Amino acid sequence: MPETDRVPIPTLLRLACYYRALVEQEQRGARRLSSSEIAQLCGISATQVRKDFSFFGLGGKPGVGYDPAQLRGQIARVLKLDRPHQIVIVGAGRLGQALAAYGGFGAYNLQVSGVFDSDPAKIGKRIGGGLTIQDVKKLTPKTCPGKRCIGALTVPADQAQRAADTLFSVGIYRILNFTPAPIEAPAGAIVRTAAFTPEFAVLAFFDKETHYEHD
Amino acid sequence: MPETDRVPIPTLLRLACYYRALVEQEQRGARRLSSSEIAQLCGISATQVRKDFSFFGLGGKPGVGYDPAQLRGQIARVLKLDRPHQIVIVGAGRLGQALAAYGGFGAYNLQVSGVFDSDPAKIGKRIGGGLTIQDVKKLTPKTCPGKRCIGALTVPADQAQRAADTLFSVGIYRILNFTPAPIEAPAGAIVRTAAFTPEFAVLAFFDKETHYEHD
DNA sequence: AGTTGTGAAATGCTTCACAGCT
DNA sequence: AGCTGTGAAGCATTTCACAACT
Ligand SMILES: NC(=O)c1ccc[n+]([C@@H]2O[C@H](COP(=O)([O-])OP(=O)(O)OC[C@H]3O[C@@H](n4cnc5c(N)ncnc54)[C@H](O)[C@@H]3O)[C@@H](O)[C@H]2O)c1
Ligand SMILES: NC(=O)c1ccc[n+]([C@@H]2O[C@H](COP(=O)([O-])OP(=O)(O)OC[C@H]3O[C@@H](n4cnc5c(N)ncnc54)[C@H](O)[C@@H]3O)[C@@H](O)[C@H]2O)c1
Repeated sequence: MPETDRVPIPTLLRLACYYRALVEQEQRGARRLSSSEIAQLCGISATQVRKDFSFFGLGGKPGVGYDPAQLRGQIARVLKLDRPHQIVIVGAGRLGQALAAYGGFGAYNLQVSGVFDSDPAKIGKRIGGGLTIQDVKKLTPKTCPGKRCIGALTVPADQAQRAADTLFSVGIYRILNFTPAPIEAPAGAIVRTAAFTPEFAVLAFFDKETHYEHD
Repeated sequence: MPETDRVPIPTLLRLACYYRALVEQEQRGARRLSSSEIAQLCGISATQVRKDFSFFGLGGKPGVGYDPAQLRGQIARVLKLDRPHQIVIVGAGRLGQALAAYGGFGAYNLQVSGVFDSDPAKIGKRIGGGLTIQDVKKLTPKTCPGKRCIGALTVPADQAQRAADTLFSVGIYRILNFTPAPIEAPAGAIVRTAAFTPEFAVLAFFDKETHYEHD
């Protein structure tokens, strides 16, 4: 197994995509899949697929292909999806609630286990997904005892660092940051960004009308 | 100006980040900013900031720094945020409605102009942000006449291609795909992916407990 | 003195080409 | 024959180092 911090992030992202495609194909009863079929299902080149597998020593049979169930299991072990992870959402606003109600996490062994907010008007309310919004002050080391928690930051940008610090202080060292604010993290913690407004800006850039009449 | 398809996407994403930081600093009355201050605000290295600017010929004053207002204007022109873009949401579910209600697009000259769904029970309902859900069948070339529309795909994965095709057929050639399904696009169209479940999977990978007891 | 702007080096990632297995 | 697995090449992006400017 390669050193965990020498692994290309793009490879991990694609592995998650293969995983999903394999779950789907397995359900459809597929028994064999070639790298180019997997590639097609994820919109990626077949070489790339094989390189990714090769990186972790995931094997198929030359001349034949891959066994979907087995490969899925191998990828799950690589991505640590063979064990459950809990998602703790901080910020029960529109985005936080959409996440909490999302039904697609189960297939990845991910489960939203708690939703926290600071607004007294929201605390105690039941939301989609069946959870009840809890006071962010009740976020303590006991929230995630011996479990594998991942924080989801869906607070306003100016609260992002504070909310992140709460998560760190409680032993949650993996955070997906949906706010546009950058997060300072202690050594050993890992914060990834999932801001999508910049993605819209990229699409704005590709506007075909190169000229625009200024006032 | 460099060829529009020779531009590094990471540069565009960072440009959007600088843009946001500049808007904020401008509001706080900042008159001068150095590349290292901008870097800090976005969690990026100062060299990277200057390289990005240099790519588009955006200039500051050596020994002094950058004028926030002027720089913001320049970045806006590069990203085409000097003109308004309309966001058309297809799929008025949890995520689509969260997007529709999001108040942060205005600063980028982006505006959600329509929300479409196929569910008769949803059509006609007023949602957060003030818009009314429309029948996806009413999505025609007139939806976006001479305007600059960007599609946001927030339908279930198995409807993604169909919904995308509808957008293409109506002249919307820029799409942000929030589903896990890959999209086949006609030449000239540009589809970007904003799936965040893979991001959670990346964080799962960085689980510190390397051993896990299997049953 | 302090900060920008940029070639050149280093690193990271993807694609190619093909040897090797079944 | 067909498909996998992987070094080597190629391309993209980041970082370095420093000259140039104010
Ligand atoms: N909604 C979107 O589509 C969208 C799009 C892009 C980015 N974002 C980003 O995602 C974040 C959340 O967006 P949203 O639209 O859900 O906002 P929102 O205002 O609907 O929700 C924010 C929630 O955080 C809670 N909160 C505030 N301070 C808190 C604290 N210190 N601790 C715990 N909870 C706190 C608020 O009570 C509120 O319920 C924002 O940073 C926004 O920039 C959202
Ligand atoms: N909610 C999340 O947090 C989340 C997280 C990760 C990925 N996603 C992805 O985002 C997408 C939307 O997720 P969601 O949670 O909002 O789902 P949702 O089920 O709440 O909403 C989907 C909406 O699309 C509508 N729809 C279905 N077919 C349509 C069609 N052909 N044309 C127009 N509208 C149609 C449905 O009526 C529904 O309102 C899914 O693909 C999901 O995988 C969502």
